[in-house]
Amino acid sequence: MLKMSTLLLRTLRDDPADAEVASHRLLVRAGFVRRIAAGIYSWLPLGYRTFRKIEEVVRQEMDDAGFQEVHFPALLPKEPYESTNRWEEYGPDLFRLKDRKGNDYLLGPTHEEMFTLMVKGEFSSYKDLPLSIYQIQTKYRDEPRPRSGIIRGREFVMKDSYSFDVDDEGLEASYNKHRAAYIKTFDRLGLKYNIVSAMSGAMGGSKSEEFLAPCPTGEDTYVLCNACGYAANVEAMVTKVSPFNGDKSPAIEILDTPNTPTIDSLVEVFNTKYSANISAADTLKNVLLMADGAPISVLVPGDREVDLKRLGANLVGVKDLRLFEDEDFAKNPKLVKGYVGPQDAKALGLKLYADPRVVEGSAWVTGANEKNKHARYVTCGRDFKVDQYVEAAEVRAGDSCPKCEKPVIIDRAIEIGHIFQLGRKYAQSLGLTVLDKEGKPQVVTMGSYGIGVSRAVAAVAEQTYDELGLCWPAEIAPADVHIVATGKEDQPFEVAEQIAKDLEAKGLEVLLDDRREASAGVKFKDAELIGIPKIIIVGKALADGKVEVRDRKSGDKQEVLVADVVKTLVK
RNA sequence: CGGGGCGUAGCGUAGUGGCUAGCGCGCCUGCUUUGGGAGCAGGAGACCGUGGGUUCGAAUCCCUCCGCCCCGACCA
Repeated sequence: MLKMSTLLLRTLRDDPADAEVASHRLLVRAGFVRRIAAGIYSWLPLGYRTFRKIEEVVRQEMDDAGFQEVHFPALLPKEPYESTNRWEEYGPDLFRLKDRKGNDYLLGPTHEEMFTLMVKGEFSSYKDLPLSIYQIQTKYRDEPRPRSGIIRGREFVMKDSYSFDVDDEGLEASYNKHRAAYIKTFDRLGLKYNIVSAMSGAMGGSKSEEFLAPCPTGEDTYVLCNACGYAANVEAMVTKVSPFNGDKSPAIEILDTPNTPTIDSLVEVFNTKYSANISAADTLKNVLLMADGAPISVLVPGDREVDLKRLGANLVGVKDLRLFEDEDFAKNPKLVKGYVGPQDAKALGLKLYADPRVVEGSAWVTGANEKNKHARYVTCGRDFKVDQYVEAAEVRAGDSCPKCEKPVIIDRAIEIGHIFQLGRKYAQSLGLTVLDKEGKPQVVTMGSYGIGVSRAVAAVAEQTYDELGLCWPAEIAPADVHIVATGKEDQPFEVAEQIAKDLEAKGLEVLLDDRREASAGVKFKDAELIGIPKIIIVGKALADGKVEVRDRKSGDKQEVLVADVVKTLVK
């Protein structure tokens, strides 16, 4: 039994000055966590109870799915991470340290290498697979910007699991098992979430989905269709276009358009000087970029910007992508800044990428590759040929859903889980093979799956709090019942303690507020702030042999005979 | 890493060159109070982030460094 009189807890009346998001403010005020350094937190008794309950839900669902729990050190030697090149590639996000002999170590940011090596050390036959193993571990990442309390920390607890299969069908099956287990897990945690496609499928056939818990302070933005439920990462959003069915356009016409280096100025001159009636959407923007040192042009409608993150995610194989700079124009004198058009791409040595909206047959106003001149009726397929279509344009609220064509919205969320078909990358570089039926070595294919356990505490808080404080779902609340004894007589305190004992005998966890010196108001406020789902008040109603039972979330109150309390709460 | 803000007691804060750094919450002692963050009296608690400088005198002005928060970049 937890007793407020002795619990290591001091609730705060004021919001801490360094906390802005609700979950952070309330978790600090209610005495669940305390900050130690940027992105590094301690758990106090109440917070740690909730943390452990979430951990336990995750563990149960993993075990239930037939996955086996293992545990690795957080402190790891450099060598395995050198084999996969991540000692270098991970960059400054990796916490590195040296032992007394000067050897390099790291604090694990993620454990693909260790899992792969563990399986390599134990198993060597196709008969041993499939296998899924997991751990619940503290991870360390020296994030450039820790944020929002425990939502993005530099030390955090993650459940990470890995599946090992001989072939793609096996991987698909393991992936689906994880997906199902995640759905059960997050449902039990009382989280609202969307399962979102995280990659366009262009990445070597790998598949990835994120579990996103919608929340206004979330740091991930994603696309959501309220009509059909389609949800996708902004990077993975697919543009819906219909084939061109307009009239055949006239031949290209070159027009003088002095001082029109921008889309706005171009539209202005066209509509005044040439009495045209065009908008930015009728123009074609030629965005020049350097992709691994080679100039490319990306065509998007003039009313859209290129989303570099989206373009980068969809340009397979390109490592270094950046916009053209003045010196790039200087090196490529034939490219006229502000007046580039796709008609001469071949001659200019440009690879032409285009947003899917640039469909065959569509005609555009675009640059004439000559200063102060633009061309109109420049037609896709006739006057220029797109080398490759790519999702490059920014996604906007109101764009058509690729499934049902209704307008989508852009929403914010916290990423609570991620499932990912890794493929053979790690098995390859670490030499994890098994012998197949013919006795030939086969490289194993892997999946990796993560749940942010500490982050889930904040995600639930974020989705459930109200103006009074935290408001935990029963499964993960620090206790099942919060009993408040009021008054100055001994009787309510004795009754409260007896009720607590009776409830505990039935398996409920009880937090008893037995503080004699605190006023009733203080105890009520604390109970609301802490957010245990059921609150029993032992006080005034005792005159009638009753106590008050409140539901924290709904605010419903009912008076119940002391003798009936256990019956009321144990269903 | 760019931009913005901030660092005074456990928490929230006042204090823009001048006496012993002020207040509220919390904490300790006593009395009163006890169904919505009680009252009175007394008390403990501060290297005013760090180092340097200016000055007769610095929490306050100048410089250095450190730390924290927010926006962006970044985020297997």
